[in-house]
Amino acid sequence: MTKKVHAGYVCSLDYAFQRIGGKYKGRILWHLSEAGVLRYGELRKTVWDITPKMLTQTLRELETDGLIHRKVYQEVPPKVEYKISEIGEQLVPFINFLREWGEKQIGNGGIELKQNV
Amino acid sequence: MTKKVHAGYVCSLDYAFQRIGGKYKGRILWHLSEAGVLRYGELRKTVWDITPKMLTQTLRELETDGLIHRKVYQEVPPKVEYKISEIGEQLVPFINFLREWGEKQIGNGGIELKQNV
DNA sequence: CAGCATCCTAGCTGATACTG
DNA sequence: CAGTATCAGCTAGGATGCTG
Repeated sequence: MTKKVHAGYVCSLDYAFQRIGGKYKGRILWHLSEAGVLRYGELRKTVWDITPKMLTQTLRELETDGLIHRKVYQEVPPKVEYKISEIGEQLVPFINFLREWGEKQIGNGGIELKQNV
Repeated sequence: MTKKVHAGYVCSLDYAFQRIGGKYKGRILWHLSEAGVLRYGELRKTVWDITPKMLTQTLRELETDGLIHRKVYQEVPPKVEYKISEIGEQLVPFINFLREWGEKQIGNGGIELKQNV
């Protein structure tokens, strides 16, 4: 059997959603695409409501799926940089589309946000 | 306070993902956009792995969020038709892009599907 | 600084049976 | 035909504390 990171997709749409559908994946990809490169701590501040555990977990999944690159600097104190991959970059226009679509819906429906990010 | 269908979005991207991020939402929207109009039973066959409970629940959410329209015919036996709304239609290009993107990734990674839908 | 290890819970999802 | 109702499991996600 070939490599299966997540199992049980039923179609390519299923597959795609499992890749970017996590609670923070979209936001992380978007921030990385905006900033170019971000360190772990910077991501933690940017995605302000994420816990270290979830950040690590989400970054690992994105890395495994080939959507981001992780670069470790062997120094003390530790330094790790994240940046979006080419494959991940392909998703950016659509993430932006979704953001704009969301903004429009929020405007129309009068929905309140906890905080803008 | 204004109407809040789902609570606790942190940004518009968050908001958007909660609207289309359900396990079957993307597929349902896509099938509706392809077919134009589908009855409950037709959707059940098309989204072959969904249970009646999940189908109803998902359709209600999509309806509440204004992504689809539900039309009940007052007759026996019952007949209910679903079709995508204008707002939902705006998401179709995005969904199609995701499908194609997913297909490409599956091709590259040699990932197996349970069944094509 | 950039994480891992544990424990824990909510809610999403599923299986099955029943109904107007 | 188009759903409800009920029960139950799983896992995504959260809280907290510790470490190289």
